[in-house]
Amino acid sequence: MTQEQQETAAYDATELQEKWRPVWERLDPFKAGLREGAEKRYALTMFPYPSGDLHMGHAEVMALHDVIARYWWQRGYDVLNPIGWDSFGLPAENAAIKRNEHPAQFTYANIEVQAESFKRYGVSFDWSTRLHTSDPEYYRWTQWLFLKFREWGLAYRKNSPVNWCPNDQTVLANEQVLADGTCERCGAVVTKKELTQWYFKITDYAQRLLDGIDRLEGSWPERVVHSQRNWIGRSEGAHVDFVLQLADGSQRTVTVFTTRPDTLSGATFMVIAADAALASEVVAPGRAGELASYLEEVRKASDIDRLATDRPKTGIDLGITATNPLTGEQIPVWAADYVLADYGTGAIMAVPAHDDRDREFAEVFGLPIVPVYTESDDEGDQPYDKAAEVAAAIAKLEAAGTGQRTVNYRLRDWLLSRQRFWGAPIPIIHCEACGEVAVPESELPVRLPDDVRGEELKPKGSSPLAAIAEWVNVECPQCGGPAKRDSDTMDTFVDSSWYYLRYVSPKLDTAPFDVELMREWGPIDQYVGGVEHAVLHLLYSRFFTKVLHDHGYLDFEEPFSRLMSQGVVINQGKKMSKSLGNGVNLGDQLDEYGVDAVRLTLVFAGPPEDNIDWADVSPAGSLRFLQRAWRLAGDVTSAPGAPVAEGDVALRRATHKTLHEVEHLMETYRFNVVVARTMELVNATRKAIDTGCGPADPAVREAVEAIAILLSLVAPYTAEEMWERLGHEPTVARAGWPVVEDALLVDDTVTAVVQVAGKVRARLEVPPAITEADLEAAALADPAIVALLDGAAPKKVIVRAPKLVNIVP
RNA sequence: GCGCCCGUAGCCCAACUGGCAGAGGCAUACGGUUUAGGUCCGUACCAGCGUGAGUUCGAAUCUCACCGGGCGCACCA
Repeated sequence: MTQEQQETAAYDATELQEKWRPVWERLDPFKAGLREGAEKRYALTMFPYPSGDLHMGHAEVMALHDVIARYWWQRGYDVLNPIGWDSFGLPAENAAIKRNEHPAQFTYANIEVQAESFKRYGVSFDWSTRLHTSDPEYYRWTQWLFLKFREWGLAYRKNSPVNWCPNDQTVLANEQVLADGTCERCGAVVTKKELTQWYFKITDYAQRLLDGIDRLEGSWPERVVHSQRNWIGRSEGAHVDFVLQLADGSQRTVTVFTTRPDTLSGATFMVIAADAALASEVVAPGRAGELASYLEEVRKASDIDRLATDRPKTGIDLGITATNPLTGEQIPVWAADYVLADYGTGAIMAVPAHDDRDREFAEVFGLPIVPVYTESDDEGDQPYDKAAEVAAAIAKLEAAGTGQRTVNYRLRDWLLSRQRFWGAPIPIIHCEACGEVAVPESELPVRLPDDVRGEELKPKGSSPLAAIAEWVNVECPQCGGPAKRDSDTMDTFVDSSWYYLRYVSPKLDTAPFDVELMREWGPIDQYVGGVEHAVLHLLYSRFFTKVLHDHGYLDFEEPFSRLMSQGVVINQGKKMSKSLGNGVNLGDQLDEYGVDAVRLTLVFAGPPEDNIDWADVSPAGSLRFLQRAWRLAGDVTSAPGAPVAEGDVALRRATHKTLHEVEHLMETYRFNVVVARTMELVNATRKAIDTGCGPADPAVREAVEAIAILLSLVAPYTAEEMWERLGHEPTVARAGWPVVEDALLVDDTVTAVVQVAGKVRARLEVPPAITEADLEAAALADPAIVALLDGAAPKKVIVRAPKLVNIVP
């Protein structure tokens, strides 16, 4: 192609994509671990679930994530940027039932589609790291970790009322039930069921998880930090012992949790959670029937009803009394559903004078209300010191032996069993003689059967695996007698709680991950993903990391040093949805504008954490900009390596200032501003070529090369094409960040403004190093200022050299 | 109910530790280039920073109140 033809050739996004993709695949420029001596950086994006092809949400998160990873490459780091799939889960199972297939078919077909899309999208992944959580080679280690946790006393089975999703036909962890009582996955109203299930003892780590989050403040989005704190829900208070006088004349001590032990003298009754076993155990025989029918009523009420805070209080008198340990008074004991069985001790001391809920209850049932503090104590000029009162009350209780200081958490243990097929089987065998027996390590993985399909996978309230006799019936590994496998599978959040560790050694078959390599790469320097995992994946992963740290597998305690949560892509002010018909198809956008323009649009739209309204942005505008930038590369007439020191200083300053500022902007995630600065530099270069120093000036080459490198973070195809037109070998992605010359960051003169009474009255061109005294003198000598002051001496002069002088007349 | 975040041109968004309100883009209008243009180049239009008060020589930036929008938690004792 001649120079002229090249210049008039049109920019064709599709053509560029087809031209460069195979080149990159051959060069494989993003392979981790090959830069000798370079500092290592681990960039991670939440791995996708293969439910279909990529959509706008994926496009956004990958574009943002890739800016960081590619920037690190340019800055000379050795970058690990892995990719994998969170490939266990219900959608594949439901699809398999519908299509009479095995879930693996749907899963692996979708993974191929997504992998192809990622490659087209030009994300700088190291493809050799690729993993799928549904591969036996992976879930073998998920099972291994489960057994380790059990060994360490962190996985156990208990019978308890659990969250049950009637639609998905499985139990759910607390974290998977939304605030409105619906299933996080499918939206069905969650009910309760009494079942024996496996749990991880995450509550053992409640305080550690809180301490850790304190240290992440500033590096994690505020809302995620707050969500986790709220979720863990630390509350300080006291346990107080109350002695119950039962109907048969016996006594029984019941402990309550309170944050206000200082109000103990106002405790005029006690309330036990109606659904706590305690209520049925202590109820007077004459009231047992009443309690039973009340309990039935309570259980019928859905979570949604229970969660309505404006619901009138209900309850029944249990017909017994308790002794207030402070006043010695006999107070009635009630059962009610506003007290929760699984929080605190499931029983409270009710202080109606100082607790709104207790007051409401007392008013409904005519119970006495005895204030401990008067209104003037509460609201007067000198309100009482609550913390001091509480501390004093606790000291008193501890001295009397009727209570002690305690800390209570809202966090519950993580229920991990699921009654579904497409997950990692729990590697436990139940033997009539030996009880629970771990599957020996040498027999891992416990594989899912691969010859089941369609109807056989249908949920029946118990795991489909339970119905597969040849799978479920085994010999006990301990006694050789007849035994059955645990037929539940693990919550898929278990799979994703450790995948970031597997990436450093995805093929390792002697351990879940290479401890030494993890020491080198970990923790993750930058994690990018959706805020929907604020208390799910991000809490579970932190828990796993702490456990593995405590047992010597990791030298860090927090897995994700920095977290970025991107917003969501919406359209016309609303979430995209089929019912609204406002969906934007990623494939269509890519076909119309090209990968680079779509990526650029997503990055430029605004701060990463803000939502992007597709109606507010312009992929067409992005495409126009890319064409403008691309054209610059064709205009450069100097040869590579032209003596840049002799180039046009004004343009050189613009280039170096841009690079310098971008370095700062990258640190603070202001990628939209990075793009804006790149646009500015493109405009400045255009002007220099057309009406300034002309295309042959080495400064033009320097500027255009900088633009290509800047664009390589966002628009890799365009950048690569520019790089080639500039006479360089691929790939621009590994060109390296240009060295910023400090001397070019300062101008010969700067504009100082002179204000009189806050109004700008004059401008002075001054050297940047001017002293305050010189600047003041220059300002006071300015004719406009002299005229304005009219001989009067200024009252005060504030000088901020070299930018500003403010004269107060 | 408790807590947090955010309000800058018609729209999306910038503005380092308080220091000239506008960097970038979209949209609109006009002019030029062009065989044509939904191209390119150029020009213009547009807010006094949600409202009110305070601190300050000086406030988009700090403080308080209010209005508007968003988010988290929510009968957790």
